[in-house]
Amino acid sequence: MIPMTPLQSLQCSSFTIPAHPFDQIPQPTPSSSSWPSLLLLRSRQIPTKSLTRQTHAQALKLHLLSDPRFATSLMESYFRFDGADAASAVFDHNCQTNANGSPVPWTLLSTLYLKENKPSSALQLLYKMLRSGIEPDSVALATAAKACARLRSLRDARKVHKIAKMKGFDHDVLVGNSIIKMHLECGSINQARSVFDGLPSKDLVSWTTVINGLVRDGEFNEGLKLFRAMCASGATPDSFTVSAVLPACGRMTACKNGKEVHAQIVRQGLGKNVVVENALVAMYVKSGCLEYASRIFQRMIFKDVISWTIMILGYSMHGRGEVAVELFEEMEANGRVISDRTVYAAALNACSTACLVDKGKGLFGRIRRPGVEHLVLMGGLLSRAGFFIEARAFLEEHKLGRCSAACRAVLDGCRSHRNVKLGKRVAEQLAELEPLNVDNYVLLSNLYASREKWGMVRELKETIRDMGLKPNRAYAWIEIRNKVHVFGTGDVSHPRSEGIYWELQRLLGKEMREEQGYAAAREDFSLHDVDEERECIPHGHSEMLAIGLGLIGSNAAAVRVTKNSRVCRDCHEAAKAMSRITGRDIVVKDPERFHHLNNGACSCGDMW
DNA sequence: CTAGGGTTAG
Repeated sequence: MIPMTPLQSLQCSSFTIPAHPFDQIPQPTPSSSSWPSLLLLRSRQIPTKSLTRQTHAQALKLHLLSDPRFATSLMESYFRFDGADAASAVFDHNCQTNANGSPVPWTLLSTLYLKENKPSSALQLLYKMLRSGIEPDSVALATAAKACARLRSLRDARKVHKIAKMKGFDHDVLVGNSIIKMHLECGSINQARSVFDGLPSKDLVSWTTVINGLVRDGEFNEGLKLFRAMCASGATPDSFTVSAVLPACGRMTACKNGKEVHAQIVRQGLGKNVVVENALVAMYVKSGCLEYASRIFQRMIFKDVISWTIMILGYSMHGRGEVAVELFEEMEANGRVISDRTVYAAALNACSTACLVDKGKGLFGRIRRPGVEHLVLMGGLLSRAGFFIEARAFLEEHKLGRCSAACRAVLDGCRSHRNVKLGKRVAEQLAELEPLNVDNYVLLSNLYASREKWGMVRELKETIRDMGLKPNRAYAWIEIRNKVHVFGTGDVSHPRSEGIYWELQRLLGKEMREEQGYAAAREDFSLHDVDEERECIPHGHSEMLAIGLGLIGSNAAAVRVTKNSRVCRDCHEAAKAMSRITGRDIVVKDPERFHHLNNGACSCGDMW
């Protein structure tokens, strides 16, 4: 059967449409069920406001507005011209007083408020509906949950959840899924999880929502576990599901998990979807497999601005700032996508990686209304390139003296250039700006230690303790044959600990330890538990231990280590030496970038 | 053929 056009289908109904349906209301009165579709049809074509007004007038005359189907159609039409308040006027006159009424007009108006990003109005309306004694249906409750999610109000979330339970909708898939999402947005992962676990029948949306929530919360293992459980339960993942789980693979270092999901994508034929491809590229970038990422990127038929952003950031993360800048220029040249502020930020980041000051300045000048993120990156670029005077002038010019992110960016340059003098000043400023951020005190303590101001170090230590703050522990991990080995600073708990220390000592030698060990660390100021690190045995930093295990415990092509904080200069130097002596590739991932250490050199060019 | 739930970068 040939599908009918809307017009044809309308003509098949109880009456025939005259040439201008709204100019001549057919007589006798059409059955009320035809009317909403008539209005909808008109609004799907190019609707005019006067047409809606005329319909409204006719409907009033014919007393059709007490029918919620008609009222909602009209509300939707008015919404398109004059927004939710216009729809609300129709609603107020026709729907509110209907005590035995349908929840549909209420829900529709609520949805319209959500479209205008007024979640509070949306939620209050539904509360009012309940007070009016109207029984909510699943859509009404799902909409209320969505409003809570948007509001990020834990209190309202609990309230709506309670109502859903009371009305017996908490086992409904639609309501359940919305409530899961609501709890996730409001920050209560446990609640979300328990609703998910309690759902008698879960669909793809249930799985996707909760997997995404876990992954966003950093529970990568749990997210992956759930993904596998879903596949095992017989459900077939779709593009949404794989996109939700892929970020978990990217953050797990080895891309084994990622390849597993990649295989799944190929099997299900999901690989020709931009979002999925973007997620794949990002996963390979974060797994340290830049070649895979680039290959997929190159083969993408359709690339959106996000694709380019991911790849530009990817090259930067791997120390290939020049390539990243070229990529940005290629994107602008082919003109198929419109640059947004994020891709500009990525491009500035690329300039910063490669210390391309002039390019960065040119780029910055082309950003119409630079945001804080752009200013911070520009300041960081100047500082990283060693233009300290210019960097400070830039901060001054843009009134960024009280912007902690900007201070941190400048501090980063001081670190690379070992500018302790300016570094100390900025760090003190930073500690003043964020008195509760323990990292700042650790940083300061490190800087005072580099100047051997032990009194200040002691004082800071007491301050930290008195404020009830605890320095973040530094740790690193390595995955060998499906097992993750985690090391803390000076860790001796690993079964092969003795072998690790022995190997490190053998490789790095006594003289190196003495010359470089403390001397280099003194000039370093990185963000981790320095006090502990300074006092620990030589080469006892977590990343050293993880690399040591990788060298003696695995024959993999490259030793891949991840650290939760930045690598210190000492370890960076040592790792370079080890890559030269052993002839093996070492890849260290820190929160900022990858260090590909090969034959004594690092991809970051010692600018990290 | 009235209303509703999930994905990628930062």
